Amino acid sequence: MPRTEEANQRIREEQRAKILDAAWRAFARKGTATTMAEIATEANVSYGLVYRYFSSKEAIFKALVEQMIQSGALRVQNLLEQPGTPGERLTFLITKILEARRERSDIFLLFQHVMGDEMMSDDLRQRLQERGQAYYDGMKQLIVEAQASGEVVAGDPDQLVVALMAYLDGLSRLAAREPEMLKQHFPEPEIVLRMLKP
Amino acid sequence: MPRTEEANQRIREEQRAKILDAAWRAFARKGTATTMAEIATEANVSYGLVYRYFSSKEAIFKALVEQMIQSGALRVQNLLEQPGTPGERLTFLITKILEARRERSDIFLLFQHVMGDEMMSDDLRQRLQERGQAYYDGMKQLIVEAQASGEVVAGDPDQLVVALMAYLDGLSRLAAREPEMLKQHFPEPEIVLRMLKP
Amino acid sequence: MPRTEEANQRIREEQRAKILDAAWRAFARKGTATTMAEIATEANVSYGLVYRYFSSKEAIFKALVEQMIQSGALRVQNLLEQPGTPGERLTFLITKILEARRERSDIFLLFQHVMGDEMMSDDLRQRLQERGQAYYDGMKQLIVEAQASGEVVAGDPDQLVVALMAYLDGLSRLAAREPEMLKQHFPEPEIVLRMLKP
Amino acid sequence: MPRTEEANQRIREEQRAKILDAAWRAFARKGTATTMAEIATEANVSYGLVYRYFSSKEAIFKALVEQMIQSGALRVQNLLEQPGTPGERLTFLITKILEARRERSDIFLLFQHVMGDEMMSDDLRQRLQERGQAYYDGMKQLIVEAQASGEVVAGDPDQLVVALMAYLDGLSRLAAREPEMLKQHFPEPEIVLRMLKP
DNA sequence: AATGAATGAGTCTTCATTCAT
DNA sequence: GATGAATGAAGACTCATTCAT
Repeated sequence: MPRTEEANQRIREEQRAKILDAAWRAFARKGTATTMAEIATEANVSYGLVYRYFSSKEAIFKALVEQMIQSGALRVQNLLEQPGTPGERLTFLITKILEARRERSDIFLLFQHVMGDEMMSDDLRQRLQERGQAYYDGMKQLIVEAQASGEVVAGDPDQLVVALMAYLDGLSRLAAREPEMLKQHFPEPEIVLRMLKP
Repeated sequence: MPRTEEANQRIREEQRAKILDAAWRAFARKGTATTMAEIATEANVSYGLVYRYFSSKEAIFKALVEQMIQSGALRVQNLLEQPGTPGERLTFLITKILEARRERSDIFLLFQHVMGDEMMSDDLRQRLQERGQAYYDGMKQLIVEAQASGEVVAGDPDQLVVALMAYLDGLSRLAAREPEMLKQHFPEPEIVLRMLKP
Repeated sequence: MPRTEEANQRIREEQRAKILDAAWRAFARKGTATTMAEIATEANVSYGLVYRYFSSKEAIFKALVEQMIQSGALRVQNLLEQPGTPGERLTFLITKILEARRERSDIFLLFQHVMGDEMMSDDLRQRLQERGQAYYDGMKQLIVEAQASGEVVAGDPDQLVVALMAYLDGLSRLAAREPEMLKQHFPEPEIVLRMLKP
Repeated sequence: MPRTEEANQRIREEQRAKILDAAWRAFARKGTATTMAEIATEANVSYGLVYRYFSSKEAIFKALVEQMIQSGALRVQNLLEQPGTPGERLTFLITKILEARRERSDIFLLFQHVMGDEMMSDDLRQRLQERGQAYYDGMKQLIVEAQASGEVVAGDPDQLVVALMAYLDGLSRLAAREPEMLKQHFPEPEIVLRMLKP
């Protein structure tokens, strides 16, 4: 008796998710050097099967990035739409971002792996670039408003955004490389917020 | 008539430097995925010649790391031995580090590439790890002293060091990825120093 | 639908045998200078496939040597355990060895290739050395006994063993280099046996 | 003051001999796998120089073979032109050959290396083949004569020649591989001569 | 005549991808 | 839908050979 269409559909989705998940782990561990065989092994499927779900290695990465973007971990939009003064919203934003980085450091490690690799297709990097730009713009806008309300120190707002981004990225990296240290001494939000104090 | 010994000596040194330089650029651009062919091309040298100067790809990386370490860009020791109060010395240290990162962002990008690569030999990573530890320790000591003198905010000094390291590393990364932006908006030392303000 | 497990098993065994066989021929012909490409071509198999079955060139050689040893062509033990006087047993032994060399001259050519090659791993050569030693010892023991019973000429038994070994090895070599001549004029056992006549 | 023509000539000859000698040693040690660099090092000359004297690696081997042939070690002609009965001359011949093999086992090792290597040019192998043929023919002729005079056992003379050649070649090989054993137990001429006894 | 720096074709090995079952 | 055998294009490394000095 043949499988029903829905059963097939479900199987396909599960398998796809399983592979993607395995790719995630493998990729976070070994970066672009990850082989298809490793992904297949990690997913407990034959390595021919991977190609039924993804046309190429690149396609897997693309899907990973997509997932990363969809996951919202990189989104600021919803964080920006908060009640309160600009300063309060900025504080909230940064606190939330710190939380996310702390909890999902794997995402950011993956993100940085992808960004740091020339091998990644331009198309892919493009999309991430855009995402980063939105990030940047959102933060800048908030800072400008908070400067207007006197809640943030005056001066070139771009410098402040750069400083914030550098801090957050650096923290993600450190968290990935030295998870133990970060578990022990993850800097409290107050510390980075002082950079913005008037 | 053969070349004089000095001439050969000079050639060897120049070529070695040329190859190392090319490797530097190539490696900073593409990470461990850099091929020997790319290095050779970047150096305007034939494929085989690289092997007259370096016995393997690994050997090139080793030499690069050596150069990195020797360059002093990663050294804090001399920066720690300064006159002045702990707070003044800390300010001086951070200012100097920022300068270095701004001017030689390539070094730090390379450094991060090397650290982030599973393929790097343990021996090599070991050496860099030690260097990083010295960095960390130096900073922490200074912070503790500055806290004692009331020049730096109280609290877990490790958190402050982590915050500083994250900021500096993130800045290097950003500088490498977005040189234009950093040229325009390199954050002034005061910004990061505020993180330490009591 | 995937192949059945048995089908795969069978394919793997056949392919392995095919490659080993090809390696055998190629190696007997060209010695250690044999390239992987030649082996693959000889086996009618793609370049990369050889590596699915053998992890390296060395591994192929190892398997060949193993096969050689297992084949029994190099074994004397069973030939030594025969009924009859020492002289009769010696005659039997040598006759059998000559037969083997005549029929499987390829094995001995390969053997000599392997032994004569500086590149062969020590491990490998070690095993063959031991095998050769057993050969030598078995023969010597038989000769000593036959000397005691007066069936073999008196004198340094080692000289006689050396003479026998030299003869047998030389014959294998000749058989490999000049198969036609040996087919026409393979020396009868009586000739070499005369070397031992009292 | 420029060198005289003769001086140059002499230097050239010395260098050539030096290189050839070094090649000899290196080649006997490692077979065809010997590199030009090794030959140059063994000869204490720069590796560019080797090409002033020999146009290629092949040319060196050719010269070595030439030397081997010229050396007389492979010649039977003069040994055949001896006084005495055919049997006496045969005994003399074999005794002399054994002496030569014992003393110059290197030559025969080299010889066998060359013969056993597919890489050797056909031209080269051709010449050695001819030389071997002369060897063979000379021996056969003597044996036929000695059979006629009843000094050698009757039967297919070719079988006897094959047996003799096999023995001699095998002995050379053994001498090269196990010099110590051969030094201790080099079989006396009487042993091989018994193969011919009527 | 002599040196050794430079070149590039050839060899081993890995791995993304295809395909028969 | 699933498996794993098969392919071949790259990449690291070696070495015979050429060439400037």
